[in-house]
Amino acid sequence: MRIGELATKTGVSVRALRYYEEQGLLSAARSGGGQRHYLDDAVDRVYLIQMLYAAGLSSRTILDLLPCVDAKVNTPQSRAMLRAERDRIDRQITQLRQARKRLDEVIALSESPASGCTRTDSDASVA
Amino acid sequence: MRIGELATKTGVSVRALRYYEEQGLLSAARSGGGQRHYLDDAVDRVYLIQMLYAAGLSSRTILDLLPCVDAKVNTPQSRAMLRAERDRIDRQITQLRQARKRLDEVIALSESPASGCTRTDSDASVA
DNA sequence: GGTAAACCTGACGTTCATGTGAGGGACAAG
DNA sequence: CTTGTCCCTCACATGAACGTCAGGTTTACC
Repeated sequence: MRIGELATKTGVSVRALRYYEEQGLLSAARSGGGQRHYLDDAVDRVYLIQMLYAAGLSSRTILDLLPCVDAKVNTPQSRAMLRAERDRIDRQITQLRQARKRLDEVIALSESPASGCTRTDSDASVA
Repeated sequence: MRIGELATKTGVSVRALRYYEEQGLLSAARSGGGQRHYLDDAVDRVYLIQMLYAAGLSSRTILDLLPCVDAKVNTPQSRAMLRAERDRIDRQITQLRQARKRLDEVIALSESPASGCTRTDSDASVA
């Protein structure tokens, strides 16, 4: 498949796919005219990349981790790296939980009937 | 307290504190010479701002939410905004859990005794 | 074999939360 | 009154992950 189709299938922009290749995260065969050609498993690879981006990893970190995922590279260094990232994600989840808790407290206050700094009687009447 | 002390106490750079003010997140009294002067509760306010930044909120969003936290502003709009951000954080936590799970799988593989550089004959024992 | 759609490589633009000087006041201490 | 340290306001720089436009080639189809 060519880049446009991969973009459509994954929901990622063509520009982003080229960027992934530039960063060494995604490889493609080239046709005679220089156009990228992807195998079917590129779709899953893109999903994986997106997942790691969504987890807050940088392309550099993803570049370091992908060999571990791909080839099950097994060195003390790679394991340390994996655990380090896992722990970073853990800490991030903890921070997010804190923030969520804080927001929940504010929400609870704003929804409790007695909390009206401005209005409490006609909550339901407003759009 | 002046800006340097606040920076030291919170671990946030002086530049960042000025930026918060620029974004309307943090206010300061000014001395005759124009120097910022903060009350003690500014420390907590900075911590709160940092927490929300850490949760992935933009300064614009934080600017919108802070009045809700401060004054318990209670409008349908503010409640909707709070819930929207809460849900966004929820989804982000879910994504992070997925990524963590994925990393855990890779870690489990790389740590299983039988997972030499290439061999994975005892896959079933790990899951 | 001509055309339109898709693709190519630069390369500059964008947003966000700062970093980093430049050049000049403010203020406590001596 | 001078020194040293902190502070001020511009204002340009940075890095990440793309968006977007320009100018040219390749591919698919008739």
